[in-house]
Amino acid sequence: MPELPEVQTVVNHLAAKIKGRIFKSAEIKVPKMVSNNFKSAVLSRKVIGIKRRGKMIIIELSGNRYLLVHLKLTGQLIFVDRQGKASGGGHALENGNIDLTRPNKFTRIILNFKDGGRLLFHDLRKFGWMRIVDKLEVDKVIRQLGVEPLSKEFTLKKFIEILKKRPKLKIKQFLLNQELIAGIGNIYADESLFASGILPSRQVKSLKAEEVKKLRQSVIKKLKEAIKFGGTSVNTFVHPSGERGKFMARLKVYQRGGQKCLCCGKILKKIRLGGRGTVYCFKCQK
DNA sequence: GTGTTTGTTATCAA
DNA sequence: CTTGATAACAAACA
Repeated sequence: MPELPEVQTVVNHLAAKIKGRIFKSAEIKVPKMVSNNFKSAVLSRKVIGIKRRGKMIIIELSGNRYLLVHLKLTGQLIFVDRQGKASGGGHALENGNIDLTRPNKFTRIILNFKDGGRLLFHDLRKFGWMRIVDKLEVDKVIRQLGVEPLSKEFTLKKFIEILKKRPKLKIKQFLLNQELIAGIGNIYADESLFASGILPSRQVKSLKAEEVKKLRQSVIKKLKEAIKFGGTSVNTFVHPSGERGKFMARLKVYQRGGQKCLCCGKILKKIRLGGRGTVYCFKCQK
């Protein structure tokens, strides 16, 4: 699941690869995954820059246009050069038996650059999408998202302020709400709550000042740590080079339901909260 | 055939 | 209008 650290990893890798390149053509295999007139809108545009907002990838193009990309659950962006190689440092580029550096049965969109390089958009479940928009639309999208947890705007004061907006929400559901705080998904919600010793089912208004402070620190720490390790490769997440993230070994609760808590040895509980799988330690989290 | 995986949005109820 | 809860979307895997 690409969440903030995974999307940041993709953006970091892609920046060096695609900046300055000019789009020559697009192959759209699943029309519903792109905006109207996508092919002509992307044609001859040059990549100026690339950044992240929440889980959204924003690629600035020439002529005041922006390529928005959302990977949703299983999207992968792979860059290959004119020789068809992903410059990933000789790592295996296999996901199951699939060669990610070539169009495969999960390839939904192919963007070709003038110089022969390609950007492949694989997406098993077809939830991801690409849109070409203008500045006005980008600003609108950005406005709808909540505070960036790794920005300097995410102060303790700001956190308290937004927590007050939704006192009745369960804290996990609060963390997953992109309009309140942007970029956290199921993995880092569970990991941050474990790290701060707070039960996912606690109501926002029940959190003590000390817990709020601890939670903010945990969110920041976990996200930063995950970026440092190139994200978490569960399901299909890979870097634009085809490499996998290395944060899986550091997960304390996510996908560990029924196993022993690494802190106290008790068996981790697994429940459904707001329709999402949720793992926590009954002893370490209060 | 059934349950499970989850980011976002549509829909509905209070 | 706001808030929150739930289903739907798609596809593969155990």
